[in-house]
Amino acid sequence: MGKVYTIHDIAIRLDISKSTVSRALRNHPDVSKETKELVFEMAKKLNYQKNILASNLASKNTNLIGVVIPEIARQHFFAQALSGIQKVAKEKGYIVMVCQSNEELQEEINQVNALVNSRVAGILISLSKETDSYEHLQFAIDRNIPVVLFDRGADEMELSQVTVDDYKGAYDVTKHLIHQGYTNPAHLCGPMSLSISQKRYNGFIDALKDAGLSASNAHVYQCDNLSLDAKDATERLLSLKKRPDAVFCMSDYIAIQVLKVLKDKGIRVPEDIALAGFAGDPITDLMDPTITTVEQPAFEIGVQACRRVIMEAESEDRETLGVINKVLPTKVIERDSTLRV
Amino acid sequence: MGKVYTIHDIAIRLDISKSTVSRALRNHPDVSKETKELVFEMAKKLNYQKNILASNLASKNTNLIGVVIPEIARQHFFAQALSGIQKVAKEKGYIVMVCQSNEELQEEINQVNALVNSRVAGILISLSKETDSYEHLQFAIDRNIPVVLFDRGADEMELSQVTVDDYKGAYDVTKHLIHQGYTNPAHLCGPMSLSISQKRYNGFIDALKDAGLSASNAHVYQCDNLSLDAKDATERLLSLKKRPDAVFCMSDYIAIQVLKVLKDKGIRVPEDIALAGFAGDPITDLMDPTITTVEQPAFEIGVQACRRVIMEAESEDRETLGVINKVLPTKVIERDSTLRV
DNA sequence: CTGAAAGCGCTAACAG
DNA sequence: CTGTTAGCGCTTTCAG
Repeated sequence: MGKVYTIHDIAIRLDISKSTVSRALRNHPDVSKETKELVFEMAKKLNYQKNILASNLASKNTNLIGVVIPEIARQHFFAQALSGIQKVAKEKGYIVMVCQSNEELQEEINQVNALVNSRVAGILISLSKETDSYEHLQFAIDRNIPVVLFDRGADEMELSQVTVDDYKGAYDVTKHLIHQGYTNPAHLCGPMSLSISQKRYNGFIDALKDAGLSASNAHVYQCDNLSLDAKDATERLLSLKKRPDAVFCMSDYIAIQVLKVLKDKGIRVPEDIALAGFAGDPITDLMDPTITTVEQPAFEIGVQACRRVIMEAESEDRETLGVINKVLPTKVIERDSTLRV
Repeated sequence: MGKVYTIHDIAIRLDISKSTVSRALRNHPDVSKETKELVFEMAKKLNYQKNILASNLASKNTNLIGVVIPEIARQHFFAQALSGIQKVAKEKGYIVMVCQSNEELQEEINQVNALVNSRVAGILISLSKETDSYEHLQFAIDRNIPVVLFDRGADEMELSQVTVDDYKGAYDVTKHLIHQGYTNPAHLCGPMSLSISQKRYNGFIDALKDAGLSASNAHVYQCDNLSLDAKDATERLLSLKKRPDAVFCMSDYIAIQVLKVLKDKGIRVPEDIALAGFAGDPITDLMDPTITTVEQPAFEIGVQACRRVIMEAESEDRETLGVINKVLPTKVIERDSTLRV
């Protein structure tokens, strides 16, 4: 176990002061080129590594970005968004800490607290489906830690948000279904506590209305993402007297599960029932049939959210910086599961 | 922006010393019950949050566990393992930082360095497929930071490892294929830089040999996980004069892609070609046909790896603690893609 | 059981 | 351009 060197060690060896070493290491302008070179050389020789804890404690700011997402797995979207976040963070010299809330409010609160206690420079969060109070976010704000919501936003707080046009995505895909000649589309929506579920639901309903179809007759069942509800919901749809001729699911994962149930029952997609998902998960293109979905610029959401939180973190005057509410476009990817032959 | 209180603030208000406050907050035995109560009360009243940076700096140890994985997305396995890690970490009062190497050695090195600089208590890592040098791990070890490898191990370093019995999993699934009557199985292996690829390959080959089949005639093509190679590899298999009657893929994701290609070409699974994957990703059960796979105790791997790294981190005498090499069992899940009718 | 004092390793004025 | 002097907020001897 080798010794861990500090700026003190390198100062001693070079017979200069710690401050000069500290400055040199940070490439501060008022250090001569020569001393800088000497310092870097010695640092390298000793394999010096700055103690970030001490550095952050003294400078009162950190290079950490905390990210809280509902779940790391299963959702291609978050993985992609995370990549975007990490790309920007890396460019700007931040390192990111990822935490999962597991879709639980209490866990989300714990994670945010932990991040605040670790004195992160900023927090990026995609709310859990249980989140209906925002004190934990306020807590961070009160400590001057900027919070930016991504994907799953909330209008209850005055916070910057980077989301996707869920409403339009749902509207467009529903319109696509109608254009394809489906007259009785159903919707499997997500938990209404999530604003994205609401927006997708509204998009669905409005598209029906605008096409002159009766929205009140449309069947909508709620299923939580990732649960087995999709199976039950599908069976309920199938047992209706007037069986829907298309199903728009609020997520790709639900769509995949629905497809499974339909195929097991010998129901053909899209001949008997058309199927569309939401999120643009690449897996939808590997299914049989390929599934129509609504693509989201996941990576870009991560990029923009991260840029924003860093800007807020580095801003001297947060007040006049204000908050932004960025809504990125979605795009319907038409695939076999909805295309009439 | 509310004031951020410190132990000093609460000491002043209670007219006691900082040290007592510090001790009380940590529930140190030599503080009277009464003072503790007063301190806790005041802490709560002020909404005091310990500054972890300062705490860690002073005590020279942290409550952070760093985790480096090749990629967060696409692989159900890592997500599950991560959950196991987080469960244990939480129980023991640690918080985990997740980093991605993106399967790149350089990025892995960067991440490990960042973790070391953040003075994490321990590092859990699943090696990237490019990793062929281990100085970055040695670097952590030299700084007295324990490193535990999970899933993707390496025998080049004397480190604790928690892996899965890849050899046996591959052996068993190949045996299963042979039992089902397939006489000419092919294998799509992963990058041979990964020990798991090698082990799965060896398991495949040995199962053939033990069944009296010619291993030298077996077709093996390498495809990197997640790349589009799976398509090419499948086409090469199909264009062989003696077309294989079964394909064992080193990962579920590859299997899914192969299935797609086969179906697009009108080749029936399992009638024309049987198909098996590896990892136990739940998506395999949603495919049509359902795909045979080798289940790994992903969550358990995370749990055990995390327990171990914490044990090593907290050990006074790392030397005599030594290293462990835990190999967890795998289990073949037989599904339609390999079952003869 | 409690307090005083001395740091952890680094940054940040303030002089020169 | 460089050194000196104070801390950041907490933990930790060492006395009492």
